[in-house]
Amino acid sequence: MADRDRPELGPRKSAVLCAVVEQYVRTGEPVSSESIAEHSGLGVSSATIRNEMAALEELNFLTHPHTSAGRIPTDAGYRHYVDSLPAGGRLREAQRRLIAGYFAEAIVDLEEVLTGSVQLLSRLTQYAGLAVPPSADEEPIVRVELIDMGPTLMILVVGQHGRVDKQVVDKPDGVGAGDLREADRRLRTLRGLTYLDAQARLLQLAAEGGDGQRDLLLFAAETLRIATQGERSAHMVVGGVSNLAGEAQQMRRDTLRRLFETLEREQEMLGVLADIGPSQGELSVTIGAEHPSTGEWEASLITAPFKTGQTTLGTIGVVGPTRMDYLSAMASVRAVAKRLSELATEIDR
Amino acid sequence: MADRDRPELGPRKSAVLCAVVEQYVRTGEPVSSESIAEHSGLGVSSATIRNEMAALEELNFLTHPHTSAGRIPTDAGYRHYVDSLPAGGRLREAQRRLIAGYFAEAIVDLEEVLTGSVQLLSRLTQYAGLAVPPSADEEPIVRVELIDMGPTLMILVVGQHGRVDKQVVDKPDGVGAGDLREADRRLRTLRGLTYLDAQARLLQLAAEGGDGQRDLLLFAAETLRIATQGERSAHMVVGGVSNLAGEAQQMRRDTLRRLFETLEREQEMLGVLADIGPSQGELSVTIGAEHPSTGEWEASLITAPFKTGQTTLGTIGVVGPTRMDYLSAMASVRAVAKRLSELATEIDR
DNA sequence: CTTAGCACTCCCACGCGCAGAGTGCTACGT
DNA sequence: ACGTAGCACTCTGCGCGTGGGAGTGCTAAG
Repeated sequence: MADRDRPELGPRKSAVLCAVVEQYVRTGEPVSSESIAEHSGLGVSSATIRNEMAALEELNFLTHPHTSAGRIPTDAGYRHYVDSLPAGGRLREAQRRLIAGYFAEAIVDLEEVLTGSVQLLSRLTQYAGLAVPPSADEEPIVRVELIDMGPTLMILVVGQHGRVDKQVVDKPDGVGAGDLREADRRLRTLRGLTYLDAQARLLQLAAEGGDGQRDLLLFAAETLRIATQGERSAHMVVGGVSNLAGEAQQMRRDTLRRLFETLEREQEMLGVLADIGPSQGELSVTIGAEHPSTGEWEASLITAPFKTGQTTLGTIGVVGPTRMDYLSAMASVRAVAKRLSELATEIDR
Repeated sequence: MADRDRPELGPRKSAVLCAVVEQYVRTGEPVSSESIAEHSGLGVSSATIRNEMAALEELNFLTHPHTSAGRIPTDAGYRHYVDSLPAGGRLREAQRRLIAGYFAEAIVDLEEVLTGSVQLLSRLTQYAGLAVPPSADEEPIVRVELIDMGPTLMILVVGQHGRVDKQVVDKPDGVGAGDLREADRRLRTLRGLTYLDAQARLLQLAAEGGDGQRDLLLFAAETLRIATQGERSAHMVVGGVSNLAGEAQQMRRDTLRRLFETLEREQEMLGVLADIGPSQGELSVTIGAEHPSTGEWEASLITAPFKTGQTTLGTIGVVGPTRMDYLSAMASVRAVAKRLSELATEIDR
């Protein structure tokens, strides 16, 4: 990892940096050498802290707004802080109970669980929660249904994990009830195939099939294609954005607007998450300018995958200002992702 | 209507008021008597305008922030302005083309149309768009499907207008494949009934049915109940909220937060829309303190129903700051609602 | 009823000085 | 070599007063 490349800070520098981050996150005000000297148990004077701070500034972990103000962390400062955090952050009892309470209810529909989890996360952290639902690619199909709605036709695909994709199309000319029944029969043979496999199979069937059949099967293939890639592949879940709008979060107005804009452009947001997702293991933290988008929002992203066993299903996490309570937010995301994984494994059986 | 109760303003007062509103909306700055005298074609001096303004202030249509500042409209001022607007606001050619372009694509899925329309509205107006999809109550059911997903069971309901409701439940003990087939057969008899009627019918069937049947039918009834009322009855569609976050809209930070909060609490938002919806006819405009919620946000709401023939399907509209370009926003909402109604009528055949 | 004129009020931008906070540096002690 | 006390320095933020300017309200004349 990148943090191993850097010259390792001495333990005291590190302690000072962490103290600055923590205090700044708590108060939102630049922090002075004196307050660190007092409140943070290193038995040294403010002058020493000042020296350390100057060094940390030289190393690009801190800045000042102006000469005679306290220090605030840079993105790199936050990064060091995050990397030096103990792996298992504590949750407060109230939070623990919130999570336990939420997952105690029997929930079976993945989509529903995700919206709930996102809300849970946004409540826990006071930032915005977000989730990327599983891709349909590898989900086995339980049923494909062709529904005659008069002038139009609905194609309905039900996946093993509870996803339902639908598409409404104009009924092709010259398609009779017989064609529908026949197509329906063939579509039933897709059961058990994954969305991807089913797509390939459909194209093959369509090539073989008669005229009336071909269009219908192609429509179904199209439905699967839309479900697996592009536009409506899977709706991202976002919640608690109002948390970010508040005064306290002190996000700048136009960065806030840009963040919201991106959140509304699902594809773009998915792209960002894809960029930062495949990091090492459990938890991925992206701070400010570490990614162009988060840099533009002056925000940070904490995400974690949720999985059944070894296979990753999706991603869940939070967005907040770079001045974020990383410790607690990371603990929350980690905890929710863990419970979510357990739940998913259980549903999957 | 309320505006008929008030002493009718003279035509010149009205003109002055409207000029003030228009200029304030455009510039965002308090407007002076002089600028009105100059730019608004009434051939009178600023002194006269001042007198009129004083009178308008007395009547509560205007205020000033302080003694020597220009005037800004009160909510009542905006109200008068809106009420005196010509019924058919003009759209700019570019807007007209945007709308035409959007509706030119053949779209058949109502849900999809609504998200598209909401985005369209938010682009047209630069405010946030929102839509309430049709209630399922009166929608005829096309199909009810019981899908065996192993340990769980999915109940799927498809409505005539393309809505799909699903619920996943744990499979009750002792339900065999035979029970499922039998229940499935009975559920097919619901075809053509509305969601509401089907619910009643199901309860009746459940009462008659055998043990294995009862649970399944009750689950289906529950799915219908959830679809028609309460929590997930129908997901409100919201789009373009980032438009409101921008500097230009000059919405206060904490009112913005409150607005977002309400938008996130779907039920509450639906309540607000229900309160203001049933106004007279085409377009409903709610300005600031005219409704407690809009008052709290210092925002205005412009909504219009969309319908097939006589029956109202749902509502579509925009939210923006009270300092809103009502003329153009109203024209946009009206136009989109109209096209939407045409489209819905056409889909409905 | 309109309007020119004018006094008045209030905001706002500016300059000023000052207290306070916080730093950087230097010199001293261990 | 490292920590620390002390001190000068710098910069912000605030209060204050001041002047310009914008815009009003009023009055008196047409």
